[in-house]
This record gives sequence, structure tokens and C-alpha cells, in this order.
Amino acid sequence: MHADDSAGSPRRIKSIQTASAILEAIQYLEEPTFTDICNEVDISKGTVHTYLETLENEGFIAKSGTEYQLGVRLVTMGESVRNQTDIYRAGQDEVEKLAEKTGEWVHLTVECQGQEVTLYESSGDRAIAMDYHLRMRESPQYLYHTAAGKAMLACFDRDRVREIVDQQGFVQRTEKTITDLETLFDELDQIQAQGYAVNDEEEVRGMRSVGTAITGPDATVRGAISVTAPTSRLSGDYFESEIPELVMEAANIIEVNLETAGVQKPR
Amino acid sequence: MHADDSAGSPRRIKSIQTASAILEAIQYLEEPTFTDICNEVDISKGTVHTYLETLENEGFIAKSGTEYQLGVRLVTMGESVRNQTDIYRAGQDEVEKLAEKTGEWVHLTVECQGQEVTLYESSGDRAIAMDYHLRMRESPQYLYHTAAGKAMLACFDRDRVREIVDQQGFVQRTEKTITDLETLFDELDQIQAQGYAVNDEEEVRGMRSVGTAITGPDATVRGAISVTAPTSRLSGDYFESEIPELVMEAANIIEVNLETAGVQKPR
DNA sequence: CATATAGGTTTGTATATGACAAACTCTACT
DNA sequence: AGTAGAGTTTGTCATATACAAACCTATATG
Repeated sequence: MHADDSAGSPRRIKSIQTASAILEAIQYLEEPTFTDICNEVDISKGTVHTYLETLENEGFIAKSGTEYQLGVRLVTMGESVRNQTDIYRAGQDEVEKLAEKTGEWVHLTVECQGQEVTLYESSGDRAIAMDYHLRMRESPQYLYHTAAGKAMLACFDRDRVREIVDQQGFVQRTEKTITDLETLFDELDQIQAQGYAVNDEEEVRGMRSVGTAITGPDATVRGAISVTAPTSRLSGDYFESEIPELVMEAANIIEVNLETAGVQKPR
Repeated sequence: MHADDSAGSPRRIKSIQTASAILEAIQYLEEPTFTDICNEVDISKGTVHTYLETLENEGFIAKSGTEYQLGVRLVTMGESVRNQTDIYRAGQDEVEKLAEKTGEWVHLTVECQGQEVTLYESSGDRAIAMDYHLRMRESPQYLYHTAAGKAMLACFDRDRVREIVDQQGFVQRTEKTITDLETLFDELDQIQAQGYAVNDEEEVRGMRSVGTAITGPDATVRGAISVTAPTSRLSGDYFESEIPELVMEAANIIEVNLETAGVQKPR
């Protein structure tokens, strides 16, 4: 064994990778049966069985009748992550204020493995597309699909951006989705220049958003915040300057919160 | 290997159990360093290292500087679990209504591995002890510590209750905490008779709650719902009859929601 | 009613994999 | 400069894992 993949080859626990794949399959398939999972993951039946038993035993998955689903233990763990994440604590209030002020959806997101994960969200009283936003909480998004994601990408090293995109490929959602690296790079430059990103029906037709990155000291990206609304309401000067102002202000406040929180708890 | 534990010994993937222990250690220790984790889990340094690398790679944990914490992927997974759990969808509205009606904390919980996990909660305008409730979301509770938990225990087979308690032992939180099986069994009988459970400062001094189980067809326990408030507000007739009525009514409605949801989506 | 079929579980076994120990690197402190 | 502490890498051997194939057990099918 120890089949060197060219370089020094970092060791990994294969069983964890397998378990991870199985969990992902269960999450993706939504209440799959044993055979569904087998078909998805290309591992022998017997082995899958042992994995499922173990995962169930540990509380990572639950079997109800003949169907599997992710286990309740993950709820607790997820909650724990949120509460331990600085940006969640530092940003929660601002997200709510911004949602109230605008009446629309406001998202606080972070980057994770080249994708965007929603840490917190709040819907104003005019917010639409509840179902879409529900789904969004469950599954990571491509960074180049959203305003907040692009705002984060704009802060990254361009090599890193290339790496992420190479790995994921461009998935087209609407006719306005960015589908090549050049366009993306041009837009990232522009985002950097103006300080915020917009998403003009690039992910969902009829929906626009405005987002900006939340950065820490030495320009590290901590996350992003965005406002999302239907094109009918998000247009003209409101879209081009008022909302961007509000979003950048909120990001700024969160950044300050982060800084001061760091100071108060020096360890 | 194949160290038969007496009977036919179901096979398990040891690496998953190890990984699970490491994740638990990280969650428990809150931002531990590499050595902290090693001390907690009694596995050789080298091995722990490999596990951490793998877990990080898969997004289950994240390293910030020298400290580890649970990874953002768990947030998504947790969210996914919630949305796929019937009782969450069926109960969300009722929890909010009850919180508004009473002005206090309302919890929707389920049993998981002999402990209680909060799936959803809502705080009325008079709700207190925010911090305590925040923690509660992160860590499973002992069933015999809470009203909702006892309500669920009361529905279980007494052998199962014994098994759970044997495994966990009695942890005393206040002078009123139940600390022996006999008292517990007596109370469970009473709960079964009256249809709801109360928690009278058994977990936190000055705090009472009233909870009841949410059951499915053939008397399976699906979860529980409870109202929590300071003793000063939760007393007398309000505590002994009004609130129990409201809680049982909410549980009843959720049960109906569950039934009808099941019918609509027969699969 | 017998038989087939699909969904799921168990078991024997070879071999890849994980766990250990010890060597090693790197940083921080004296 | 020297040492201690924290984290990483590597060689090695026992063993945990993954496969295949046998085995159940319900539900359809002739």
C-alpha cells in the first residue's frame, strides 16, 4: 500500500472518505432505501451494510422503516458550529436589522470547500421564494452563482479562483449565469473596484441580489452578506446605490464587531 | 479480530467510531488544539493527525490557526435533517403560535440515542435565560431532566427506560432532580395517567416547564413539545391546568398534521 | 401452491489499511 | 546556543475492511 500519489502523499483514513460519500448520498437522495444508496456509491452491498449500521449506531443517520436519512445528531453539531463561528455571533443582529430595513431576504454566508454555505438568514416582510431559500440552507451554492459568493471570490487570489472553478466547472442556471473564466475575472475586478457584487438573474430568473464580503485583518475573507429581491423591486437607483450602501454598511459593522470581539477574548 | 461480543456480533467500521469520538471531543472541548484532542481521545499522535487531516479534508472539521472546530458542512447537513424531519415541518407553526400565546419559551424536541435533541424552538416576548436555551440547542439533554423528555420516557417500554438510565446514570442538577429509578418510574406512571409531564426546578432552579409527547400511529413516540417559564409566572392553576391544556392541544394538532402529511405523500 | 425475484443480511477470507512507535521538523522560550 | 513543546512524517505489522458469494425473507408471478 501507501501508493504514493506522486508527491509525499498525505495519509488519509479511507473509511472516513467512504462514510462521507455515503452521508452525502443520503443527503442528496433524500430518504433513500438501502439499494438506492448502493447504486449511488459503487461499493459492495455487504460493505455498505456495515457502514450504515455503524453510522446509525453513532447517530449520524437514522433508519425509519426501510428508508435512511441523516441523523438528528447532525442538528446538534450544526448548531454547535454556528454558535462557535465568530461571524455568526457578530453578524446576526445586522442581518436582522437589514432584513427589517429592506423588507427582503438577507443572507450571511461563508465559504467552505469552494462553495457558499448559509450561516444565518432573515426574511423581511416582503420576502419571496421561501422554498428556494429553504433549499439554499440545505445545500452549498457555487460561489460564482451568487452576489455574496462573487464578492468573496473577488477577494481571493485569482489562482485560487481558477482552482475552484476548474474543480467545479461552470453550471449554467439561467441565460445570464457566468460560464467562462474570462467573464468571471472581469467581473471580479469590477467587484473589487466598486466594493460590492451584484447578481442580476444569474441564478434564478427574476431575482437580483447585492452582496459584499466581510473581511478580517490582513484582508482574509470571513464571509459575506447579501440582500435578495425580485427584479421588480430591486432596480434603478435603489439597486445601483441605495442597497449597495446599506449592504456595505452592514458588512462594515460586522467587521468591527469581529475585531472588537477578538480583542475582548484574547485567549 | 472478529472478537465476538458473545452473540453473532454485528460488524462495525472502527474508523467511523474513532472519527465520531474525535468529532465529539472537538465539539465538547470547543476549539481545542491538536494536543487537547490527543489527550481527550487516547489514540496515538500520528493516528489522530491522520484522522484530523481526513476530517478536515471532508469538511467535517475546520482548522483556524492552531485550533480545530467542527466544520461548516455540518451546518448544511443539520439543516437538511431538520427539513426532512416530519415533525419539524408539522410542528413549526404550532410552536410559534404557542410561544406567542404564552409569551414563553416553547421547544419541539425528539429523542435520539436516549437523549433529547431540540429540533425547533421559539421564544415568546417574555422569554428568559437566552443563554441557557442557546446551549440547549447545542447539546443533547438527559430525558429525565426535562418535561418533554419525561413525557417521552413515559411512552417508552419500562425496560427501555431502565436501559437508557443504566447507560447514562443519574446526573443531579438541582436538589429536585430525579436521582433514582423508583421515583422516575412512579412519575412516569403519573405522567401516563395525566397525559403531560411537568418539570419543577429539576434541571434549573427557578424554572418550570410543562411538556407532552407527540405520538404517531401505534403509539410510537415522534417527539415532544414543552413550555418553559420562571416559577414566578408558572404557578397555581396556570401551571396545573391552563398551560397543560395548551400544550396538549398543540401536541394534538401536530399529531394530526403528521397523520395528514403522511397521507398526502404515500410513496 | 410452487417458484422466482428483488431487497436486505451474514460470513469466510485476502489483502489493503490503520495504528503504533520512533524519528523528525519547527517554533518559542531560556 | 540549547531545550522543551507542539505538530508532522515514516516504517512496519497486526488487523480491520471490502469483496464475493451464500444466505435469508418477504413480495410478486406463473
